[in-house]
Order: sequence, then structure tokens, then C-alpha cells
Amino acid sequence: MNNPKIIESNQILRTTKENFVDLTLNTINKGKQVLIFNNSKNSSEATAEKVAIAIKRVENGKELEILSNKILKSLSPPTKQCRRLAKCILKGSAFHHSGLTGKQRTLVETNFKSGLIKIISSTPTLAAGLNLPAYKVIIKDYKRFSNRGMQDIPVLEFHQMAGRAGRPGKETTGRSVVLVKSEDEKKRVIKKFIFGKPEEILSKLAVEPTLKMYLLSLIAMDMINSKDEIKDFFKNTLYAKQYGDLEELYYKVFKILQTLKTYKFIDSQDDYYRATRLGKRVSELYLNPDTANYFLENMEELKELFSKERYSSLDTYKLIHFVTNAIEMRPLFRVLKSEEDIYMSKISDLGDEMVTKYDPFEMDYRELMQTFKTSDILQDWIIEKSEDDICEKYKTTPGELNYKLSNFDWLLYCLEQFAQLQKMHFFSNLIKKLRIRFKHGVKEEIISLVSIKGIGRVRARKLFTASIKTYSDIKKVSYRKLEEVIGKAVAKKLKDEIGNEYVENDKIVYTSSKPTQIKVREVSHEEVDEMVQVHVGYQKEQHEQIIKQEDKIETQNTLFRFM
DNA sequence: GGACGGTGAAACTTCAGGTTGCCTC
DNA sequence: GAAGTTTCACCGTCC
Repeated sequence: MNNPKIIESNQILRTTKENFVDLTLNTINKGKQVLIFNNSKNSSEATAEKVAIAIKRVENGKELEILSNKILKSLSPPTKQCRRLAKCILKGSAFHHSGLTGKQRTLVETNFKSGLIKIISSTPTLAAGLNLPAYKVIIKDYKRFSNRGMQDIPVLEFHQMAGRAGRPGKETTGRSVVLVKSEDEKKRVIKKFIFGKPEEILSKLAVEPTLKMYLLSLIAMDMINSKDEIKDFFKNTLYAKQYGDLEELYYKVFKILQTLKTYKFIDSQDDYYRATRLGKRVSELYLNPDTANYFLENMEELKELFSKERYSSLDTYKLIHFVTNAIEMRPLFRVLKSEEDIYMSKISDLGDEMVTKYDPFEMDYRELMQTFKTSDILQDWIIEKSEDDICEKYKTTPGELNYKLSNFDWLLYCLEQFAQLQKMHFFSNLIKKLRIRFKHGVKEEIISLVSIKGIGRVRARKLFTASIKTYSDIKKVSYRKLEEVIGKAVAKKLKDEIGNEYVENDKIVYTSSKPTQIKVREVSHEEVDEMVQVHVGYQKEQHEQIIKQEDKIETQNTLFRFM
């Protein structure tokens, strides 16, 4: 292969797509670091891999090996993505995108800052927010796929990326390189991105869901209550300054106030608006009022679903599907072409049974398929499918899965709160249990085991399979047996803490006098219910106290602000 | 002649992001 | 628009 021809002109180097490897190697050979920006996750991984392959020798091999191991062990068992990243890390090259877990991202970021990692190939995640400067920035793609085909990224974003070059206080210069294919393209890029004007920042206040949320929270905090205060507030926003059309904004605001009233989140008297107790809670939960209303409207039906003697896994699926339909779960997992048939038949089999019925005027069919795919993924998580299997089956990544799980957990929490407010204690307990299952990704039968410190879904399943099903089983079982199941280190820790035997100088000591620091609790199925009951009772008590105080304050005619 | 494996061209598919929200120990 | 993946036709080899 010929050497790359690199022509320097202004701030742009003309080269070919393949030559980013040479550009990178040139820089790291001088002991400096490189950031490479790509337009897709796949591409950022492939780029990091290509660079890693081209690197023949690394400094700090031992430290990189340790880091590579940490990356690999950040998920148990490691996924394909973990293995790919760990392999790249051995050469000091890494990729960074939303598919990485939080832990992996932090490891990549901190070790790039410390200088151990020399190259990060990333999607635009790194351009915004994170302060990770490097001597050289390579913008491999300045176009990105959108609904209208490949489009130039915004000038502002280009500047964000290019602006990562140079490390203030450490170096006096930095270099940004953008890869183009022709002289004409080079001219266009210089004109648009280097000398062109960045886009104006526009207010999104008038976007209805946003406006609805903020309006409710402003009223709930008693920041604006009267019609005049509301008008005055919006008159002074960036939106009003930019668009000037206040009448249209006021029209929207008062239409939304009407909706919030219908939802019973606010009430009004003589053009004075106050949030109801429910409205305040919705605002505190930071939940979109439409979602809150959607939850509340369907509470009875959901409660019915679980009031039977025994509920089925299909009932749980219905609940998952119901929550998945909340706007906060958007964007949902995309349905691939090869999966369309699966979801079409799923919809024809189960569509009518779901709590949320399909309305073609509200949602398109593709999105409907996505609600089922997302529900399937969440369902697989709580029946203990491994992350690797889930990622492989649904073509997704651990990072995206975690993100969706945390969103889902928050929505379940909101649902649980509404159940409590409506005194549906049985239903609220059930959601609490489901939240434990989502937190750990486990079936109901091992909930009690994952409540023990140091026991996650993998170890809990191993214990359960070995007939060690409860806290007292752990206490009763011999250290040797425990060691066989979950390994020496964890077994020792558990026995030291909770067992009637502990390990000293590699010898098992039997005792009943060792001071135990019990950080764990035995929780059987029945006990989970009981604990939840106690907890609910306690919360109910607290809630009643708050209400009493609130009434007292209100009767004293003092402005009560629910913080 | 049929089964199998390797190869390469053509057709098809996919493509970024990730706050905050809550609770408890 | 580009890169990656899948599909398919074709060819050579082996039994």
C-alpha cells in the first residue's frame, strides 16, 4: 500500500478514509493522544479495532492488561462488546459510545485522562459535556444518518468536536483533522464548518410536553399562580424574546391549564391556579402529566389484573407492556427487518389482550412493534437471560439496556406511588417486588438471595441451583459447600459475616461467639410481603402526618410550599 | 454426479444521544 | 452515503 498523501491546507488535511490509522499512529508515536469521532457505534468500534491492530508495541503493557481485565469483568458474564473493548485496550486503544456500561465508560475516560489509553474512538457522546481534550482530534464523519438520508452535522457540533483538540495548560497547540475525499469537498467543509456561522440556539418552550411539565411544576411550587403572573412569567422567557408571538403562546398555556385541570392536577378559582395534592406529587416525580394521567386512568384495570389468586407471567408482561407505552420510555428499541415477522405475529396473538390497546391514530404500527420488542427485552431480563444473550438476540448493547432499565424502574416507582396514594396497597407491594426483580434481573424465587450483600443475579442463581435458597440455608450450609458454589472469597466473606463458622488462617473455626456484623437480612417470599407491608404502613403514617401538618398550615392561612 | 467449501459480487440492512425523576441503608 | 452483513451464484475439490 502506498503511503498516504496528506496535504495541509488551512486547518483541514485531505486524506482518504483508510488513512486515519496513519494519522493516529503519527501522533501517538510522538507520545500524544488522539480522539476520533465517528457517526455510528459500529464504526467507532471498528475504528478503535483497526488502530489497535496497527499498533505493534505498547508502553505500560502490564497496566493495560490490568485495565483490560477490569473492562472484561465489569459484566458477568462479559458480552461480545466487553471482549472487543478489552482486546482493544491491550493496545491502548478504546471505543466510547452509549452502548458501554457506566463503569466501562468511566474506566475509559479516567484512563485516557491519566494517559494510559492513547486513543479513543467515539460517537459524538464525547464531544458534548465531557472534558476530555487530546492533542489531535480526527473527525472521521461529519455527516450523519437522519430520516432525510445522510445530513451534515450542525456547525455547533462540529465546533464541539474540533474544540476538543489541545489541552489548555499542558500544550500550546492542538490539531483538528477532518477527513474529506476531494478538493471540492474540502472547500465546502472549510466554508461551512470553519468560516460558516453556527446555528442559532432556539427556545423549545412551546413544545407541548415540555410546556406541560414546566407549567405544572411552576404552579406546584407556587411560583406562578394567577393569570397575570402566568402571563408575566412567559412574557420574559427566551421563547417570547425570540418569537414575539405571545398570543399563540398564551393560547397554548391556557389550553394546557385546562388539560391539567381535567387531569385533576390543578384547580382554579377566580383565575388563580393551585396544584392539587396529586398534581404536586406528579410534579415532584418529574413525570410528564400525560403519562401520570395515563397511569392513573388505568390503575383500576391493572389492579384487577393482579387481584386474582395467582397471576401469570402474561399478567406481568401486560404490566411491562403498559409501562413501556409511557412517553418516558421513548425512544424504544428498534425493530429490525428480520424481526418484523416475529412482532407482527405477536401483535396478532396478544395485541388485543394488552391493557393499552392499539390506536392507529395515536401510534404507527412500527412503534407498536417496538413496544412489544422493548417489553420482550425487559421480560427476558427478569427471567434471568444473560446480558450477552439479550444483546445478541435483540442486537442491542449493555449500555442501552441499563439505560432503559433505569428509566423503567423510575416509571414503576411512579406507578407504585400512585397505587399508594389510591390506597391500593396490595398492588403497590406487588410493584415493589417487581422493582426488586428489575433491579437485579431475577425471577421471583431468588429475590431473597439477591437481598444479601455481595450476592447478585449470577451467584444467587448458583446458590439456588445448589438448593441453598434462603439466608438460613447459607447459615446452615458448610463453608466447604459454599466455597464450591460461589468461590472461596465470597464464601469466606459470607461465612465470616453471617455464618456460625468463619475462616481464620485458612482454617474453619466454629463459633457462636464471634461478633457478627449482620448487614444482611433473611427474606423469604412471605417476608418480602411482610416487609413491604410494614414499609407501606410506615409510609402511610408519615403521609398522614404530612397531611395533618399541611391542613394545620393551611388553616393558619399560611402559604404552604411542598418541597 | 452429488455434497461441500471457498470466493466474490450483489442485495439488503442499519445507522447518535442518555438529563432527571425517587427511595433506602 | 457508507459500512457491515447476508444471500446467492459460481467454481473447484473430494468422495
